[in-house]
Amino acid sequence: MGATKQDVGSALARRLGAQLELTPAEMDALDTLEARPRVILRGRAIDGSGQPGFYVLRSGWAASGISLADGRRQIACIHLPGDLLGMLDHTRGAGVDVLSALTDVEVGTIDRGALARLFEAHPRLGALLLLQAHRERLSLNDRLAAVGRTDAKARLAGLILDLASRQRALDPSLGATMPMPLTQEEIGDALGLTAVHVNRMMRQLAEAGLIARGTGASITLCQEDRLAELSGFVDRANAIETDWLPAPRG
Amino acid sequence: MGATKQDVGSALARRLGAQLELTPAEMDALDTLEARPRVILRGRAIDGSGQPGFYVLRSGWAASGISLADGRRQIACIHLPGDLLGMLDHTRGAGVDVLSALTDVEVGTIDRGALARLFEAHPRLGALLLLQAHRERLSLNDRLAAVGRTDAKARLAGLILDLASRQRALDPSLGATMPMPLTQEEIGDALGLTAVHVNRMMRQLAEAGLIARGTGASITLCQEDRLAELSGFVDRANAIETDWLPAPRG
DNA sequence: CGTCACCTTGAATAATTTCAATCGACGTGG
DNA sequence: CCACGTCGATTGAAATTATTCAAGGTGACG
Repeated sequence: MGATKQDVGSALARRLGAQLELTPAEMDALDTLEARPRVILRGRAIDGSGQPGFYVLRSGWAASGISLADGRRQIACIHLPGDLLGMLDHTRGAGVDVLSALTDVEVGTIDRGALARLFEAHPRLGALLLLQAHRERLSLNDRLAAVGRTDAKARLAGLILDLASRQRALDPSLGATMPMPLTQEEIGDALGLTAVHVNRMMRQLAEAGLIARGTGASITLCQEDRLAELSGFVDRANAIETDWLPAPRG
Repeated sequence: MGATKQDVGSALARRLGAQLELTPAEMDALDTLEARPRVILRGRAIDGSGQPGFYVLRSGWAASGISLADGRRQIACIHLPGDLLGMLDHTRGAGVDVLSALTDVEVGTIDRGALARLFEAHPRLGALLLLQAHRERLSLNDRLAAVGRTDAKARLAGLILDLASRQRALDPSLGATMPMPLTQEEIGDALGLTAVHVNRMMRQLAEAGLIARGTGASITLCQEDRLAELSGFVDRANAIETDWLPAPRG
């Protein structure tokens, strides 16, 4: 699960461009935003600098979340390429949000100040970043509802469907089998479960024929409809309300 | 617990102004943003129109969250005056986020388009809204960590401290006793617990002398330090990173 | 004075964690 | 090459935690 080849262009531009037709000037602005790509090995922290920073995930998977006093942690969000990272540390000082690499990852850095210039020069992109932020909030809402109100099996099924949907959005050629690089402990950290219990639920899903576990870090969704029914999963990958945005520039 | 008198000026301007010195032009822009105040009675939905809308909570408490297929719900966020509501429906279409009035509330409406003009005319306010959004994301992270990784008593203690901290930020004169208009069922919906269990935990906290339950919809925090220790609560009401923001206009 | 919403309590049940082992794969140094 | 240590997956049994089910109880309000 190393960093894959995505070395050209801006991952952020690709992400935003998938939702909205960007003007050439907007694309240029996003391209120059993303600088100094850096590779971080699996399991390492992204940005241990102590200073808040903005990053764009260019390849690989990352997790953001909180570490508790007793050493346990809660993963709030599993990030795939194109996600903007590090924003939380800008709301309350560094260290609030713990970013770690779930696979080997490549991140681009966004200079302090460059983002401010983006807001000034391209109001529409600023508003789009706001939308993007609230979209992450929405997916946190979904996660919270799953953790607070559904049992372990449903949570696991929901996570699998969520990751499947998001990976397919990035790579439409994906079929029923897809990468699943998380350890069971990491899955537990995301779902508020122990690794032991994740293991049991995974076995149950496999025994029921809903999923099949590949040998490598992969998984196959055998009966998506039943997974969806089990988890109450609703795919959010549909229309976005963009008609309130400012007019583009350039 | 009716709507209190806060009929002058913009609740949003007050909120943002508490974090940052606003220029007169910025304050004007925020003032004109907030229009058509409307009162909604306790228990009612805010915005059942089916159309996404932006609202500013001017007085009272509101909840945002998700309703599950089986009729249960998960409250994701408890909103106090000054909060911006309705943004989530702009990411994925109406109905994604369920807003309801926890007390009688007064909300102001923000016109579609007015927000776009704000981004164009005042990039700094746009960026500040982005910060605000990520701050809500942070508090969702905290909530998720509580629901996923701590037991019922700790969750309850944490919620009490959170609401205390946020109410004090709005009204510095508040002491140990403060409004607590939520029913135990609503508290359960926020914490991922049943009302029955909330009741038991509340009794335990009261019997241990950590809190005292007032007769009205109020609560007294008797031993905040022990509540904090119990819940691992970290108060996020400190410095905000604003030095990356664009320069103000006006 | 009845009704409704909310709070309270107990007992039985179910879900999840904790504790304790074991196993396989994999890389490392001897 | 092989022993060794580590990490992750796996499984069982006991202990906890929270839910469910079932009854009251209380206060506000028409």
